[in-house]
Amino acid sequence: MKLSTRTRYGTRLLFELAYNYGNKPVNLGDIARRQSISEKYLSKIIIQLKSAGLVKSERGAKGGYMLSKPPSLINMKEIIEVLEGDALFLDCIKDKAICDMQNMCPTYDFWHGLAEVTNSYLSSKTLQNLIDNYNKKSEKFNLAYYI
Amino acid sequence: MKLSTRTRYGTRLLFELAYNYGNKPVNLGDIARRQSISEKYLSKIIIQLKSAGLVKSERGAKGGYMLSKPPSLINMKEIIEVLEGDALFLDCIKDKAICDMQNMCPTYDFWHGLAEVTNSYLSSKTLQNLIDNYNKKSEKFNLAYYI
DNA sequence: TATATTCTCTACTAAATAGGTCTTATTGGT
DNA sequence: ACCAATAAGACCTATTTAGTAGAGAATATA
Repeated sequence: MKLSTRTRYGTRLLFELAYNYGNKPVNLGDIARRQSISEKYLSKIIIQLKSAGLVKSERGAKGGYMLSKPPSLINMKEIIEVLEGDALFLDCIKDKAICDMQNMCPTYDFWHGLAEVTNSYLSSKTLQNLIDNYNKKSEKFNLAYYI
Repeated sequence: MKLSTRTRYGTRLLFELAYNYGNKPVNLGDIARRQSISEKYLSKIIIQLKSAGLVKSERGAKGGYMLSKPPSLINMKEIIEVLEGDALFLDCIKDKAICDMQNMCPTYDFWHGLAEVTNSYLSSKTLQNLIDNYNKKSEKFNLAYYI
């Protein structure tokens, strides 16, 4: 139930790319510095996001990473599924082959209910929602800039 | 976001104790056999539950473990907090000392919202609810017994 | 074309998690 | 008093997760 470092870093990373959507590619070194995260570790995480199709890259000087579609079309649920290796909560909920005792398992319904409430929360949010929320906060607290 | 093995085993363990509440102590070997879980690993988990005050034990022959209060008074949230070492989701939500950037953190509100929906789900369930649900299922599927 | 910049890949280390082995302490039943 | 059953503890192993180091491949720009 703890959020993995991978997921926390991954969402911060995607937020940066979302915030920059439409501009030139962002290089990992900048993000790593701003977010105080190991660049090497970020580079591993972003490869995962790339092969899932959420992110694309440009090599060479002035290269970097970009979101592959607008922030409003990227759902937080799909992000977390990619980062957590698509076993959100319980393997047995995703894949009946792992355990077909749902009928008699005394905890299955309980965990299934938990997965439902979190999935519906995650499905209701996109990267655009995070940006909007951040912009609103920036005004409120007079943060002149973030990136 | 994945449920740890520790938490899954711990809830199954507590369910067994809850189901037996009011009877004589249950020994770990029986639970381990019924639930197909390593007894040694269970014994580590239950020590944690014991020192948190959820469970008490009796040594010697015919000894074993019991819930220290009725199942209806044991909330699923407290169980999971004990098993997950009380860092549910985000350290920074529990303890502001870890990171006081909430005002400007672009992902804090998002994770905080997730913690809210799960906490309210977990708070709404007790071990008694799991028992009731199990009994209802047993009827429906004609499972003559569980324990 | 040369080069600095940036992504990509492989290999390593450290810590946490999941589990096993063996021994000791405690208690009920005979 | 003894024995069998049971909890409790110390210590070891394998796998996964988190993070580091460094070489190599691609490419925009001068």
